[in-house]
Parts: sequence; structure tokens; C-alpha cells
Amino acid sequence: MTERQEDILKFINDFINRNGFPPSYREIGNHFNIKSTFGVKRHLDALIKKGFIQMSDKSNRSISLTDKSYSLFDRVRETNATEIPILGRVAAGYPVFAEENIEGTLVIDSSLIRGSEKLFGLKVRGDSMIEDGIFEGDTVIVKSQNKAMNNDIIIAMLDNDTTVKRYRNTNSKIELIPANKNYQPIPVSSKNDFSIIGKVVGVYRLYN
Amino acid sequence: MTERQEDILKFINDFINRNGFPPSYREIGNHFNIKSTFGVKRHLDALIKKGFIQMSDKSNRSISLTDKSYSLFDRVRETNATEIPILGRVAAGYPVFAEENIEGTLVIDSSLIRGSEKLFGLKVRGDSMIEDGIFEGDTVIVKSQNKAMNNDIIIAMLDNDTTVKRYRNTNSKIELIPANKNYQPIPVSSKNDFSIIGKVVGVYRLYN
DNA sequence: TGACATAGTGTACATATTTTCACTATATTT
DNA sequence: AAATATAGTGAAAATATGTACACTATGTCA
Repeated sequence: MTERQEDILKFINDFINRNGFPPSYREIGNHFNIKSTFGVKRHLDALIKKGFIQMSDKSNRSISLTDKSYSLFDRVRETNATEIPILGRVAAGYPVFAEENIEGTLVIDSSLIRGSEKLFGLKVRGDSMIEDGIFEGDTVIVKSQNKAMNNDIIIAMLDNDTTVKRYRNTNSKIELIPANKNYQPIPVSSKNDFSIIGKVVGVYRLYN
Repeated sequence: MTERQEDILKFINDFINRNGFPPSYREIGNHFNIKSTFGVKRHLDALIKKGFIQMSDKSNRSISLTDKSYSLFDRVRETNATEIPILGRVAAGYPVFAEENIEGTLVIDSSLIRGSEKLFGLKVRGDSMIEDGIFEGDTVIVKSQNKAMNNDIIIAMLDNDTTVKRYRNTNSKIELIPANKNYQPIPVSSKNDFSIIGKVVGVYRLYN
């Protein structure tokens, strides 16, 4: 299979997944800037000959993928989406991923997870980060880690309370910075019970 | 749904399962001994109206089942994740889902798609909606529709330019309201070329 | 170099498919 | 009895789709 043919096969697969029915020659041609339907036809004829697709005579839009090409894509598709848990609350001293905390799941693209990262979702309470576009009710996507860089948006546990803030560490003086001018930066001293739960890597919001 | 319509819906489902692509009007007619394609058409129109199937204009063999009918058949889709296209730009006069516009895909939970809704992603340009938590570079999830209710956040086409704004229609006077006090509401007059592309149903943001 | 496979254009044509219109028929409801 | 929803016919026009042919271009292989 040539690269061109593979691209076209992939496009057909995507098209069917997206629309529920296969593309016409012209739709394929438009996508690849092939101006003549005959140019498309020859690619499809090649794909048929090699056993990746099949078409029924005497009807239009009849391309369907064979098992041979499904096996080609299935591996990709399986690793394409990952479910991460949405946690209701994160309590101090308890493991973050404890089952009883899980309120639901969120589907994300697998490419967001690099290596062995642990991601989870968390519903945002309060309006302390609205100037960073994180609103009450939003779900933040959090990468589980216990360290942070300056200016990271983090999920922190401060005296038994979970909070979303920006992290700042200047001269070993740690502050949690809200993104809302009605709130003051929160200084963290050694008297506080403080730990970093994770770093916010994404935000997800749904309107009704 | 009448018994006849249910039989036809069932046949379409079977046909797709068997062939991988939907049947034509004549193929449906042959199976049920309906001699005129118009007779078939009216059944399909009824099924569309009742939300069991969807068809795209301007193309043949484009019947696909909605979630509503999937739940009827007790048939679960392979995963509960759905890929929606991320569109680079939406040009006036062109179909929104034209393949050449697709820049990538976004994985969302299938439950977000109700019935025959068409969703797509769109990258946000500009800062006119920051007070609503929609920032430059965010991807908005858009439900394709050409009408809107007051206060909906919409994707609109105004004089060949795509824009995200809140929709307001008071006494037939249409305005597009930014969520940024540095910008003024945009009045829409009959002199403008104006159309609604869709309604924003979600926001997705990734931090590096 | 010549033979060959891949890739694309443009036109014309044949066929498949959907849409539209006018008309009939049968139940059910008001 | 009249109105309404469902179901169907037959023919036509409009559109979408696939096929065929002659031609060009480019890279690879022997």
C-alpha cells in the first residue's frame, strides 16, 4: 500500500465514523485536491485489489472497509480515547484515586497522556480563578504530581481544604495566587498543612 | 412511530449492519414492495421528523441512525467516545462540514451528542469572550444549528467573518454581545450578511 | 535508456438516486 | 359527513455518482 493509498483509506475510515456512511468519489477528491474522479477511482481500485476495501457494483457510495483494514485501524482507535475518573473531592491523607471518590468519568484523547502520567478530573468550586477562565462548575483536568513550577495552576491541599490556584515560590516563600482581584494571595507557612495534589493541564466546560 | 415506520427503521439498521452503508430509496422500496420512491420518501421524512434517523442534503445514501434509534435496538456503539471534527475555518456559503476544513479531531463522551445533533470543534481567535471564560486558543464545542435563543453563545457568520458572541434579539433588533468590556456590542442590520452557524455547548482548553 | 508503476487532469457519458407533483385509497378522528 | 393522518402509484425532472478514454508527469528499476 502506498502512502497515498493509506491516507485515503484512513480518510474513508474517518468519514464513515463521522457520518455513518461512506464518501463519494468527489468528496474524497475534494479532500485530497484530486480534481478528477478518475484519479480517485484508480486509488480505490488499488485498495480493492489489495483487499482493504470493498464496493458493490450497481450502487453508489458503497465503499466499506474489510476486516484487513479494520485490524489496521483498531489498534489505533483503541488507544485513541482514554477514560479518566472525575473525583468528587480530594480528602487529606487519603489516596487521590480511592474508588469512593469517583463521581464519573471523562473521555479524553489518549495523546494527552504522556508516559505513565495519572490524570483525573475535578469539579471546580468557587470563583477564585475566573480571570484565568476557570469558572465554578468547570471540570479541570489534573495531572497527579506533588511538585510544581512557578506559575503553574495547581490543585493544592491546604489545611484539609482542596483549592485551585496559581503556584508561586519566591525565596522559599510559597504563595497561592488567585486569578480574581477580589481575593488576596494566600501565604503558605510551615504552620500550614500543605501539599500539592497535581497540576491543571486542561479545562472542560459544558453549557446546558 | 407507526408499525410501518418501525419496520423500515429496522430494515435500515439491518442493512447498515450487513453492508456497512445505508440503503437507497429503491432498495427500501423493493424490500417492502413499495413501487414509488415517493412512498418511501414520506416514511423517511416521518422518521427524520421523529428523530430516529438523519440524512444529509446534497448527497445520496446518507441515512444514518440517531442515538434515539440505537437505544431502541438495544445496540450500544463500540465505545462511548465519539470523535468530532475540529474545523479550521468556516467560510460563508460553504457547508460547515466540508472535509477540506477539518484540521483535526476531538474526542468527547458520546453522551454529549443527543439525537441527531451535529457537533464540531472550533479554535477561538481573539479575546472578545474572556469574561465568559472563553480565551484565545480555546476550542469551543459547537452544535450546528441556524437559530438561537437570547443569550446563547453562538458562532455567527457576519460579512464573511466568523465570530463567537452572545446572541441578543430584542424587538427584532439583533446584536452580538462580546464578553469583554473593551469591546462594544455589534448591531446586525439587514445590510449585513449574517447567519448563525451554531451554538456553543462546551469549551475545551489545554495548557502546555 | 526504456519499461513500468504511481499519480493526476479534463471531458463526456451512463447510471443511480432523490425530489416534486398530481392523484388514489383507507382508516381514524371530530 | 368532513377533516386528517397514513400509505401508495406513476411519471418527470433535477442532481449525485460512477465509468471510460486520451493525455501528461514523475520517480524507480533493470
